[in-house]
Formats: sequence, C-alpha cells, structure tokens
Amino acid sequence: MKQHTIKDIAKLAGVSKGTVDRVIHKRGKVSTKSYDKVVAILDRINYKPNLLARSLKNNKNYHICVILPDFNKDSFWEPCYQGILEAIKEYASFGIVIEPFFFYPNNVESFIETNNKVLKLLPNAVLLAPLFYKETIEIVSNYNEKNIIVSKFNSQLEIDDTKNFVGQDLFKSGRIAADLLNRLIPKTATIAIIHVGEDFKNAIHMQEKEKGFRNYFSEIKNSAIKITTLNSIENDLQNNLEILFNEHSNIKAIFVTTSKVYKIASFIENKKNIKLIGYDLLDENINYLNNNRIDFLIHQNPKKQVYLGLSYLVEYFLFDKKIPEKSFLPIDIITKENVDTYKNELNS
Amino acid sequence: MKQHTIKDIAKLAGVSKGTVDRVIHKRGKVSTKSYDKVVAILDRINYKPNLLARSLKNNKNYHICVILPDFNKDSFWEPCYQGILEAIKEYASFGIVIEPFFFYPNNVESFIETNNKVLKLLPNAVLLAPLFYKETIEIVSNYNEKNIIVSKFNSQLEIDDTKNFVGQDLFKSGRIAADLLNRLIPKTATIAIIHVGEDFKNAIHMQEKEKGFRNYFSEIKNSAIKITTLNSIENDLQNNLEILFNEHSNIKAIFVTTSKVYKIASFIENKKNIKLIGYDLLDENINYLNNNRIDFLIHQNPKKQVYLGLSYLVEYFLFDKKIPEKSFLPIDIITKENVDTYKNELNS
DNA sequence: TAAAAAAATGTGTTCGAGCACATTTTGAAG
DNA sequence: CTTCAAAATGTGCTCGAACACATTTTTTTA
Repeated sequence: MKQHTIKDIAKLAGVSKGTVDRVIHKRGKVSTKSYDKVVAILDRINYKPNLLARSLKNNKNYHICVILPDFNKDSFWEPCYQGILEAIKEYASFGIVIEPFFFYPNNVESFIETNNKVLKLLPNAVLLAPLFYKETIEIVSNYNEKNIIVSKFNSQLEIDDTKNFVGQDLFKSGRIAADLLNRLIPKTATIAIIHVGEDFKNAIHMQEKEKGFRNYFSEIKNSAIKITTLNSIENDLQNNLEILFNEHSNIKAIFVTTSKVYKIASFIENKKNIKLIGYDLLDENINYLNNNRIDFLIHQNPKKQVYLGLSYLVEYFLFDKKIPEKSFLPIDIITKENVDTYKNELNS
Repeated sequence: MKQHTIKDIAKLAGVSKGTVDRVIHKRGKVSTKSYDKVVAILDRINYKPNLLARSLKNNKNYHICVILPDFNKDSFWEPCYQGILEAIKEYASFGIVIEPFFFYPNNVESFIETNNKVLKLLPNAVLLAPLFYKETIEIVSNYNEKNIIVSKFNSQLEIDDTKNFVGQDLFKSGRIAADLLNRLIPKTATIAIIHVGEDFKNAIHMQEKEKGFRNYFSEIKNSAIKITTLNSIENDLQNNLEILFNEHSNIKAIFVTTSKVYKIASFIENKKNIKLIGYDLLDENINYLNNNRIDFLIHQNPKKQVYLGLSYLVEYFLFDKKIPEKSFLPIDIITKENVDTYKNELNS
C-alpha cells in the first residue's frame, strides 16, 4: 500500500540511491550492470516520485502576473478579480506569488504599457487577456525571448502558437444562442444581433459569436427568419435602437453579443414579447433575468477561466504537470431558475 | 517576496525554532517574554506554513474507499467510475490510495454487505452514494465509531448530520425542468411526470424533483396546465405509457426524473410535438438529443461529484483544508448545441 | 606494474515543518 | 549557598527527492 521511494528501489536493486537517481534522470554515468538491475526493479514496481518532496526540494518561488482590463471600468472583469484573489490565497502556501495588473479597456496604449511593465518584472509566467490582436503577437514574442511562459484566457486569438488558452468556443456559443431563440419565436420573424460597447474591429470575439449565430440559421432549410446586425457604442444605443425598430417591424428576438445586454433590456422594457438573450452574470443582467425581461444568459465563467488558467501554471511549476494547449470551458445556459446555482459556485 | 519560515521567525524573535513551534501550536511551556516576542513577529509578518513541507513530514498514507452502484448494471454510474480513475491517478503521487467498491443497484443487502466489507478495511475515509435511507444512518454511525470520515455524494438524505455532501439541489432541478417546459408548450396542456426504473419508495431524489416541478407550476396564477404522475418499472413502461396516453389526450410534455429518459424517447418516437426533458448525458440520451426527440437534458455531473468529493477528502488529509458541509454543484442545462462542451470537460 | 585518469558508485546535505530529546535556566527548598 | 526538580529553551533528526561532492573501482597509459 505504501508508495515506493528511491531508497526502496536502491535497496531492492542492491545499489545506492545516487545510482537510482542517475538511472531515473539519465544523468551521469551508470554501468550496464547497475542500469539493468535498477530498470528491472522499476519495471516491476510502479514508482511514482513523491511530488511533495520533489517540490519541497526545488523550493523555488514562482511569480505569476495576470493582465486584464480594469474591472472598475467594465464590470465583466470583476469575477476575474475574485478568481485571482482566491488563487492568491490558495497558492501562497506553496511559494507562489500571483499579482494582477490592470489596463484600460479598449485602450491599446494602456495594454502595451501594462505588458511592458510586467515584462520588466521578469515573472515566471503571465496570464493574459489578449484583447488586441496585433499587439499581442508582438508582446508574446517579447515574453518568449525572456523565457516567460504566456497563458491566455477569455479571447482566443488565431495566433500560430495559441498555446495555453483557457476560454470558450465563441462560435459555438453563438450557435447555442441561436438554438435557444429559435425555440421561442414564430417561424417568420426578425432577429437582431446587437454588438455593444467595444471597438467592433478589434472585438474578434463578437464577430465569432455572430458567425456562430448565423451559421445555425443557415443550416435550417427554407428558414423564414430574418437576421439583422447592429453595431453601436453605448452612448448611441437608444438612438440606434429606435432606428432599428423603425426599419424592422417584426423583431421578435434580440441576441446581444456582450455582457451589456442589460442596456438593451432597459431600453426595450416596454416592448412585450421580444425575446432577449445575452452574456454573463452581471448583477444588472440577473435582475432582468429574474423579472423575465431577459430570457437566457450564456455564462462565460470568467472567474473559472482565470482560476483554471492560474491552476495550470501553478501545477506546472510545482508538479511539472503539462498545461493543456486549449482548454474550452463548458458553455452554461442560464435561466432565472438555475442562476443562483452558478453564482454560489465554489472553486474546488 | 519569499515566504517566511519558522527559522526566519526564530531569528527575528531571537529564539529557537522549537520555541516558535511551541507558540504556533500551543504545545509545551513558553515564558511570557518569549511568547510576546514571537507573537509580535507573527503579527508583523504573514506567516503561512509551507504545506508541502508539513505534508511531507506527516508522510502518512491515506486510504479512501468509494462505494457506489455497479456501473455495468446502471450506466448512470459510469462517469463516476471515470472520475474515480482520474482521482486515483492524480493523487497516487501524494500517498493517497483510492479504492472503488460496487454494490448491486436497488439491492439493500448488497449495499449493506459492501459497506461492512469496507468497514473491516478501516480506511481513513469513505465516499458514499447513500441510496438507502435507514441503512445509511446505521452504516454512518458504524463508520463514526471507528473514526472513519464519511462523505456522501449524489443523493442528499435528510440525515441530521448531513455533512460532507456533494451533489445537486434536486428540488431546484425539478423547478428548472418545469421552467424550460413551460416555455415550450401551450398555456393549456397536460404534462406527465414519469419516474422510471427504481424502487419508488426508496428513491427520495425522484420525489424531490417532482416536488420542485410541481412547486414551479403552483406559483403560476390561474395556470391551466395539468400535471399527472406515472410510476413505472422499466419492464412495464410500454404498457403504462399506452394507458397514460389513453387517459390523457392532451399530453404536450414529459418530464422524466431519471437518466432513463431514452426509454420514453424510444416509445414515443412517433408522437410529434411532445416535448421531452430528462436527466444525464448517457450516450443513448445524447443520441435522442441530437435528433431532437429529447429537447433538454439536465446534467447531474456525476463524474464531477465524485471527483470533487474525493478532492475535498484529499486536501483535508494533506493540507488540513476544511471540507464544506454541503457543496451543491451548478445545475447545467444541456441542449444538442452545448452537449459536447460538457462531454469533453476536463478535470482541473 | 605502478601511477594517473576516467568511470562508477556512494555519501551527505538541503528544502521546511514537526516533534522527540538534550541542554540550559530558573526558582524553590533544605 | 547548594541541590534538585521544574520550567524553558535549544538541538537534531525525519519525511523523499535532488544534486554536489567524496570515495571507490575500473581502465588506460607510461
């Protein structure tokens, strides 16, 4: 029942623990005779090094920086901060130092600046919300030069070496939204896709969701559903919505591709029978969910994304575990009935 | 940046590490002078003992037994076995031995027998699927006598000391099913609740789901929805379904309270426009989900339940972490569009 | 065949916490 | 002012892996 140790193996093979160590790690010279003896034992028993002892011996302090938008400016990111705090607490006892860094949302300069600041600190790893495409490529290569491991979360960029990504399949989440709305509306109706708030050109993730959404309906033969898209910054939203409803009289459903769905909910509060679906468990969104103004939310689980991304890095440093190249989280469908089971969710 | 050690504190306080140890663990005699010096340092710095070192020193081997129904007899339990296998692999390197034990589903004697076998092994902890109420109470007290920690998963029994439970809120999951169906059917319709396959008297979890389901509709004022319940063992299902449809002409939806929903799906394959909702990601269920014969599945996440239950025990033994008394998993809503994002889910 | 070089193997220390045991200090009694 | 027990404090070993360094054995070369 007890796990075997290097010492056990040494005794069994009739050699010293140094020799066993050399065989296991292929370091130093070993005679074929000793080698064979040790390998014979290793084949017989299932040796697993005690990871606690290994990690204790290594006894390095690891520094991980997390770079994400300031959650005071965009509350979508607040759960991420919670996840970071939990990870800090959890892993402090293992000599892991985790430090968050914030940049201004939608501000490329701030993004670059923050990354340069982190680069100078020479951490062991960086967990990054790579909101800007071109800039991220440059930045990642800078980190690589200094042998800093880069993991990404939230936004999957089509970078060649999109390794270590934790997030969701956005195309798929668009399809899910489409499928849900399709169940709720008449066979002939207009659906509006609304992208709110961010610079549309850079927001690859909004585009991916739209693609998925349209893809779903394109697969339905002879569909009489019309789909129209609206891009709007937050300030112009009311005007743009009015124009939208004037131009399209038969809008029965709206798919909002961001967490800003509560803005639309408040503007169309008076319009009955418009189904509404959007993203993320912001308090504002949950309120509208509870009074049935929002029908479904799709949960992107930003907290879990960050926590999982950090776990991977920690277990890599401590226990040499492999980091999965792409880790797609489940896409949770939220209604007013199951929303609280997600809000209270613990980290394992 | 580096974590403080006992040695650091000793040096700072001008005492030996033995004295620091005595202060921290309140063991042995310490003069007030030394005590104050050490406490002063402890207040100033944020000492966190290195859990790797602590656990290495303790270096005990822990034995955890998992008791659950044989997955060859009821495939609902197969993912649990997967979770157990993953946990075995994951924690072997930490000196944790996890061993599964299977009993015949619906067989009280087998349940008792298996538990007695485990009891004799005197493990450090047991993770239990407590399918039988009375017997579990007896068995838990037997374990307690021998100081064996008992955790439970899947079925929450209303036992006084329902500690260490990992599972779902079944009442709530019944409400969720009701809410989903309510969106899909006309205002005047009949819904059938079907309990399949197990001994209904013992299956508290099926009752809880029905309660939640009915509770949802009871809250709707002037609801014209009729709800009828059918209990049936698997063999009589076809007959009972025919009787059901003869007696109720306006059935528009069926809520199956177990993973056996695929059985109903196959029987009503020819009947159009009956919405169907049930539990769990069995392959058979997923097939019917994909061809639209099943509309929604509720995911009870049995694999995660077991894995999480085991994680709690392991972290308790290794790192002295508290085990949450009740850990309710999120209740996932599954459609044909998001099902694969759950099937491929990794353990963190 | 002796000396030197190279190869092979063994030994001992480290990581930090925990605890048994050894040593020193204190205080009280004779 | 001793003596001795109790109290207080310090020392050293353990857990298992990792690796530097020491020692032994084998091989090479003069």
